[in-house]
Amino acid sequence: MDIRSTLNEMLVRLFRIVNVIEERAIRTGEYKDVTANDMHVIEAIGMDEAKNMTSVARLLDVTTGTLTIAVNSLVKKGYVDRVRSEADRRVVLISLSEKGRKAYLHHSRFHDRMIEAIVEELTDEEQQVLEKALTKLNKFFMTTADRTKS
Amino acid sequence: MDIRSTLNEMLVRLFRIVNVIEERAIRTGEYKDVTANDMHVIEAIGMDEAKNMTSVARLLDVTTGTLTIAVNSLVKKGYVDRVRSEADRRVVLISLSEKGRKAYLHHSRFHDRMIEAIVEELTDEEQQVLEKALTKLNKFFMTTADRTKS
DNA sequence: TTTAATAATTTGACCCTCAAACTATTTTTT
DNA sequence: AAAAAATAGTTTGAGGGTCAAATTATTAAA
Repeated sequence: MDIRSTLNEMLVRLFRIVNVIEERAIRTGEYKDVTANDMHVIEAIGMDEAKNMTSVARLLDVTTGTLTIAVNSLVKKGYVDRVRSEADRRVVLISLSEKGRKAYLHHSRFHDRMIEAIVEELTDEEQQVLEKALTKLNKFFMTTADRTKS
Repeated sequence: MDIRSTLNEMLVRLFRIVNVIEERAIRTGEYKDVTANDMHVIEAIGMDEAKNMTSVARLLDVTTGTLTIAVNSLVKKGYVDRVRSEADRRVVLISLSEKGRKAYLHHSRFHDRMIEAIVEELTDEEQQVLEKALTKLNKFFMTTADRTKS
């Protein structure tokens, strides 16, 4: 079989399986009421200063309406704090609560373990090439994203 | 930056945007009534002989109930043919219609462009190394997925 | 001060998913 | 051969996730 078909098949399979594994890791972990989607929102909010809804929505490539719904639930579950900005009262600032920070760190440890597992499996040369390939892939999706933007 | 951080960042970004972009590429194309999920079902059914529900569901890692719903809609939209097996009347055989085959090929061109973007600037040797690396990772994650199976 | 623009939320409609109950059929056991 | 068990799919009910469009509140521009 030619190399392109093989690469394509491997990538497709890899993405699907990593998704499944991540989902399982989240739901069987300490924070059972956090969905995979919730976790991505938590990651996007991040550990630094509070962010507004629009910027987080842009990071996640969803509408602010969609983010509002996700944040409603995360606030109710106690992972996210939400306050109206004093400087500009249209703006809503969201940040991770203590519990949210713990969930973030918990999940980032999962990432670390996964990356470590990947790196362990590969030779130095393979690591370099993989990094290069992923960078290219990222670039491809970025430009495609710009081109197909609504 | 060290390889681990780079890999992690790339993976996080990729997972964040891949689905969104793929969905957009599909919906802005010729086949506007096909969702990303529909397309994955179409891919899983494939261009060869008809498959039964259970085997396609296993490929996609969903329950047969979920697949039934997706196939209902694809049959209604004219992308999939569904017939009961004569040999074993419990079995339902699904296959791509002409329209389904065209959609399959249309989407495979998106994948081709993606792979081309990756491979473009890699030497032949690097391509070999990447293939080997991805194969290794696939094998590794397969066994991990099996181990953590419900 | 009216008019625009901006930030977020709400609403209504779809899509996706699963577990569990159910139907129909085939296979195994007795 | 009749009864029981296994298998293949479908249906149902409930929970998430998504968007576009309408709405509210606030700020910036004319």
